[in-house]
Amino acid sequence: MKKVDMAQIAARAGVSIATVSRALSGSGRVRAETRRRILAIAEELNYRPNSIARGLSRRRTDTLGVILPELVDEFFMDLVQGIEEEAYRANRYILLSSSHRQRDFLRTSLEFMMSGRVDGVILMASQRMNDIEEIVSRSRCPIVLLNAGSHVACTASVNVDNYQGAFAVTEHLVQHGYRKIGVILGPDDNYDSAERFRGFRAALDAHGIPLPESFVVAGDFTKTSGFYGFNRLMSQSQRPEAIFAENDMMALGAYEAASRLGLRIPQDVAIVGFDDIRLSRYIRPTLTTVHVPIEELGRRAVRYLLQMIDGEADPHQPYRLELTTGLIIRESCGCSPSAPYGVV
Amino acid sequence: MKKVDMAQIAARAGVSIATVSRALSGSGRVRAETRRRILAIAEELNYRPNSIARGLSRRRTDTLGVILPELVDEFFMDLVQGIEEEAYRANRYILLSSSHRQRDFLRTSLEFMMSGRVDGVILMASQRMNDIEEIVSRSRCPIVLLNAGSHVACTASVNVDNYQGAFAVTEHLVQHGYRKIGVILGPDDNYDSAERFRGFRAALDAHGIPLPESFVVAGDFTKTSGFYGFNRLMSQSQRPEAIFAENDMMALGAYEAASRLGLRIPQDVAIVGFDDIRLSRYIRPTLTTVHVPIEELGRRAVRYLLQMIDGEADPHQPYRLELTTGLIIRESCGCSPSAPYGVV
DNA sequence: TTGAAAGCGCTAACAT
DNA sequence: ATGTTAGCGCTTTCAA
Repeated sequence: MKKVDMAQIAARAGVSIATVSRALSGSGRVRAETRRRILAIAEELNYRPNSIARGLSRRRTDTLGVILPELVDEFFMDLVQGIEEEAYRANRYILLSSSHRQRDFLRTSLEFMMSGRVDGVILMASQRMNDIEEIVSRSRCPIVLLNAGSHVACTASVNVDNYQGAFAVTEHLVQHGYRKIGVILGPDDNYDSAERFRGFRAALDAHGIPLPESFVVAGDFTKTSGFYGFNRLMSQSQRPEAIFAENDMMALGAYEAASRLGLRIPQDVAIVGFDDIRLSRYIRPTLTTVHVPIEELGRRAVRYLLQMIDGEADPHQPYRLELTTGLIIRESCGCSPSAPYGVV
Repeated sequence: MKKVDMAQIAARAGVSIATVSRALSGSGRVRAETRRRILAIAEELNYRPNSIARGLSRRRTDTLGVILPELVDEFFMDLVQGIEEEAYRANRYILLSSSHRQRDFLRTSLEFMMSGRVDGVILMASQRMNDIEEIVSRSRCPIVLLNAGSHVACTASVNVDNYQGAFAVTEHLVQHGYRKIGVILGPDDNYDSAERFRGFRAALDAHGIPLPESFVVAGDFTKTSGFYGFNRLMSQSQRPEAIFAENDMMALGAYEAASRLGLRIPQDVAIVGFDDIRLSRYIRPTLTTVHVPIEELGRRAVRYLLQMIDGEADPHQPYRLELTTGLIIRESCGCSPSAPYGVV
């Protein structure tokens, strides 16, 4: 459709392209009068600079790549929100892609972005990735990892303290007096999940509470798996009095299973989750969970990435940031509601 | 960080850059042996084509721009899902940006994208935009509008049939025997909202049911506004027996208000929504609403945009696609539950 | 203050 | 089958 380039402006203004470039970009000295004239013509012609060409020439795109396991999920949406906000403040744009939890898609996305489209990338790999080191080493631009495992030490990463959060919420359960506490795990190749379990177990240990094998059931962070996990937990002679679902979505599934079995929460069984997604406030009883500073996670990642891009931080120097989580006490653990109907 | 270009490969292979280009892109004839050699060297050097340069030269980026009012919302998440899927199938990438409901941000996003970064854009403007025509006319690439008003006829648009959906759900309420039906409106500058109201009103008219002014209260599609809207509706001597919230989020707010007032749904007051967001299945009683084919909306938009880009459709020729909505009967209207605890 | 010219990395005629 | 040569639209020395 329309296309106007500097050459046209230069022609009209009777100056060289170089002068137009200077006038438009504000850099370099141009006589005020000349600049005015150029600006006027540009306006009149509805000129829009071609940032692709600009990028080629400047060797930077002012764009940040973001790769997440998926997009359709409250957690990730909040993350993106934080990332976008911070990027916007720095006049950077975001090239977003979900890796669809599929490996080759991740590679495709990376290729796409790294092929000159971005100045740096924020990558959240959901699974444990053995080749993350290789990816980083072959990378053409700085990378910040999100929730990388602690074993990853090849680049920068921003993480949440899963261990501490799990410890806290478990301890809260213990303080309620529960001694029979079950857990529904996340995916077994997931780092967050592993850390949450570590925190859970540590809290039990700290209080000398045993964890029978039958109190540990598998899950994969989906609601469905929470549903079945709950059923498995409650279909044994020895039933837990409280359950730690390693994320809120699974807790939600557990709610439905409980409802179906006619079990009341928290009277018959207490349930707590992890993540503090919005839904956890809407369901009844409201869900006691661990707050994860999701947006902050995104913001921090952007901030550090920009430092690397701008040369203020060394991309080859590993860097690790751990954000603290916070216990959110609501009703499902057995506490009485602070506000009757949630926040409106 | 690393950077390898065709020239380096050419040098090593002892051929010209052009030959490298041909070998790498697969186009043009190159002796098998030569190609092998080039590919091997490229691999060895960990060569990655610079798609920015490529785009500059080919004058296309294989990237689609997507601008939405916001991202953190179930509706938009689903939309993005549909868009991404379809784009991926066509080997296109997505440059996503939320316009944050702020006008200047929309312009910024457009500028950014249009400056050579995308081949076309999908734009969802939430408010009525008077200058949409101007934006389209100044555009440097094809545009597909999402849920544009029917008054917009300057480019392609994909829409959902709000009128029909609102009509259907209202009629369902009428069939339940309700005659006193109230409505909580969406933002008054929103096209979807206006159409939904039109459908609502038409259904009442069709059945000779009056609509007192006091049964119409303002809202803005947020949960909070649903909460207050409900309160206003129910705080009058003449109370409606049923309420049509123009979207599910407001219905949710109404639920909370009802709960606070000690009113049972649907016994004391029936409530129906619009959108069929996931939450509408989770809340109790489950919400009767209108299903909007959100992902389909995204897919169609991509498909048509690609046609315009590929020259199969004329970007200057207005085109309008209307997707039908479907009534989702659940419990909040007074129907008995089909499945006791929702889908797991 | 302004212009000329050399790229940025790649593609695409046009030659050979 | 391969090389030469122009660009794509913009930035940036280096001269003038």
